[in-house]
Amino acid sequence: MRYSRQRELITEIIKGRKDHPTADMIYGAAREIEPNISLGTVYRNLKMLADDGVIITLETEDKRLHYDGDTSRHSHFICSKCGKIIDLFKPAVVPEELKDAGLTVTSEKCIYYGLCSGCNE
Amino acid sequence: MRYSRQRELITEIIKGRKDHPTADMIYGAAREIEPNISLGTVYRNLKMLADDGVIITLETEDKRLHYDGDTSRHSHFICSKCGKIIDLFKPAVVPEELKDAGLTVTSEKCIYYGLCSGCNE
DNA sequence: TATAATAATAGTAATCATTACTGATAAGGA
DNA sequence: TCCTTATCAGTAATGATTACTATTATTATA
Repeated sequence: MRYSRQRELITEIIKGRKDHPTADMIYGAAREIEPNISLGTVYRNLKMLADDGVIITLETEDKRLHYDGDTSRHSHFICSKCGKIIDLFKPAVVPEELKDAGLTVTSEKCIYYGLCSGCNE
Repeated sequence: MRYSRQRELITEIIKGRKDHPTADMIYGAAREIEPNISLGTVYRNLKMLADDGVIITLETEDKRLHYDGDTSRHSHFICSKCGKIIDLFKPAVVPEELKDAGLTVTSEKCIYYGLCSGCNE
């Protein structure tokens, strides 16, 4: 993979924040630095970075892909009301069942849905 | 919600199979019984059923929504190679962290990715 | 049972996130 | 410096899903 200023910028943006932005949000942030970066470039690089394992994708119920610069093993909580995504750093225990069935697990995506403390009142 | 023959058919189809079909697959199955049911009807009813909690949606990496007629608490394994979705009936333990943070969990979606026994060789 | 009100439908058009395409640009090795 | 080709900006295309509309069917009520 050849170096590109745009990809470096995109990587910096995702790695530099703790939320879980969509491609469009990253595009917006990138344009503040590189005003005529194109949306296609953002999508292409996000895919490359995700394929390379540099970032992670989150398939949520809102029908857009969210990206996460934190590749450590962790889960997520999503508030059904406000949509906020919260990191859970103590991941779920992998069920024994997996090994028994001869399944090799390379990654896991656990998303818990419910109400966050703010929306709970 | 008023009764409709089409919705009943769609419900029967999902509840009657153990895989995790997409809207298009359900549409195909429905057309064998009701040849001019429309795709829009399938989508609309799937959404109604999911909102009602009669069925469950699965947001996977393949960018299409999969539906599951089994609403019992369970997790899924998806083979990164062949795409097969396998049910895991011993769900992951909900992390303590959730309760501590004041988060009310109403549902969970845990998907494990890796290679199935067939693709492992 | 007949009627009226209105969900739900079939068919089709529109939406929207994402991907593909194309000619121009720029890494980076020789 | 020059050449190869990955990457880019800009834009068109794709594909899953949703919205729209005139028609049909369900169901409460007279």
